[in-house]
Amino acid sequence: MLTSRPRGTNDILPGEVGKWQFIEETMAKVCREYNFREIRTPIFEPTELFVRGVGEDTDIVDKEMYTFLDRGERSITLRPEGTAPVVRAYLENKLYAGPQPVKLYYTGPMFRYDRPQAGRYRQFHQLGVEVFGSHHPGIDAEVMAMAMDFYNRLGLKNMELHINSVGCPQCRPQVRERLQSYFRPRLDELCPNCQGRFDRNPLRIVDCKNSRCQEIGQEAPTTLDCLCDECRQHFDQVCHYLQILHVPYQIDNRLVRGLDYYTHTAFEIMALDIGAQSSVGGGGRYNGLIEECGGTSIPGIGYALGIERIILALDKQGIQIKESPGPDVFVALLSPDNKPKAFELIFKLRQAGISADQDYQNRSLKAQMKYAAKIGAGYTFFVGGDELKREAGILREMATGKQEEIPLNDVASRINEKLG
RNA sequence: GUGGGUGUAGCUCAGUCAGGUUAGAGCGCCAGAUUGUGGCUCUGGAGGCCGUGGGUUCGAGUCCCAUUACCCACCCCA
Repeated sequence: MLTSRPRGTNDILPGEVGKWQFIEETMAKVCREYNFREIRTPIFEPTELFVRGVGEDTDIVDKEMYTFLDRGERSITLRPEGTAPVVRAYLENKLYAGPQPVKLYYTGPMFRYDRPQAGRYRQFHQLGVEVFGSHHPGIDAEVMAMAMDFYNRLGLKNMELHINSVGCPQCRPQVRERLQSYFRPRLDELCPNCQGRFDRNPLRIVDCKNSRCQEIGQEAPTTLDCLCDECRQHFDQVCHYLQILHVPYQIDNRLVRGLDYYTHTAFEIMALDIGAQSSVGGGGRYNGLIEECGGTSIPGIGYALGIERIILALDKQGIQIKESPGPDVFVALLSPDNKPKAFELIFKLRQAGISADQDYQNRSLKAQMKYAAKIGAGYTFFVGGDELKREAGILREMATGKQEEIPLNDVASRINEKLG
């Protein structure tokens, strides 16, 4: 069908694009204040980057990637997330050779072949930040604080920050062992999904939404119970810094993220009122990822938020974003003969920085006025009649209906004056 | 990948249960309501293979089957 878009994609129309611009501009501003710099990476990458970076056992790699062979027989994947490409760019361009840490942000479309539903699309848009090169728990707190700050600036309320620590390569084996010995006696009672997780990633069982699994997992040991001293200390410090910044948070020891690369801090930000897909952002520390991608042992932390979900939350909470206004002035003709004169004038107005438009449908004067009102013109300028003989025209302020005669040569400066 | 719901004018929806002349409304769009002017009001107009394909029937928007798209949920995540 030529007239229907691919499943799970959206057209962002002029009427709603203001929201996107507001979100993107707010993000750019916040990022500048927190000293993050923008990076732009390709929309597609070698498939291998995501398989290695995101992890083979994740749903993303397992069943959600848009992968194809290009004409050179290379396996290419439309990026399903932003971290791995940024890590790749950091390494490829040797950003590690400059001053550390490197604080980056990005925005753009991501692609996952998933069944669409409220807040979930096959092409969706993320804003994300990454920090490379610091172990400092203050950075973890800063990233979370920045995320919450961002939501606040958009005017969003009731956002919940959930945090957890998923351990490190030191304590993970222990967590794994303790979880397995906890679940082993009741293994056959778990859902089929979790039975598979038992060997691969028992952590995920605790996070299962199945009510039976939740019940069985009630008393399961948590990662927080088994953290090594270093992880424990890091987590405590992160909490400490969040308190200093007065960022409210909840410790959620069942929070496990679906991407394999997380170590230590994991967090998620939820909007309570946007439906089943309530997570509007999430992230964590990934101290092993850069090495996994072929670099040296450099720590990293990042998070990403979904723009579509933010818009859902904005809409749900009734937050109005001002739409872009209509033209400053609409030039109306008293007679079609005046067209050349109007044409000339309009282009002059535009050169003077005034947004101006006119009729292209040969409408009657009355219809031109209706049109001017509908597109939200601030002023209408009438060209024609006796005034034109005097090289002048009438300027009408649409809101008040006040009119005055102005020489054609003064129109631009007069409107600029009025617009302030 | 699984389940539920919905497809009738540009939009929101009646009409579907009890099949029967030219398929309706509101909003929007366009045009008029005598002299060179919008928002209100009034009048008129354009616009619909009733998602698509099959079937039942003398006759299908309406009943049956299939298919497809969208919505919502599971899963997972942004």
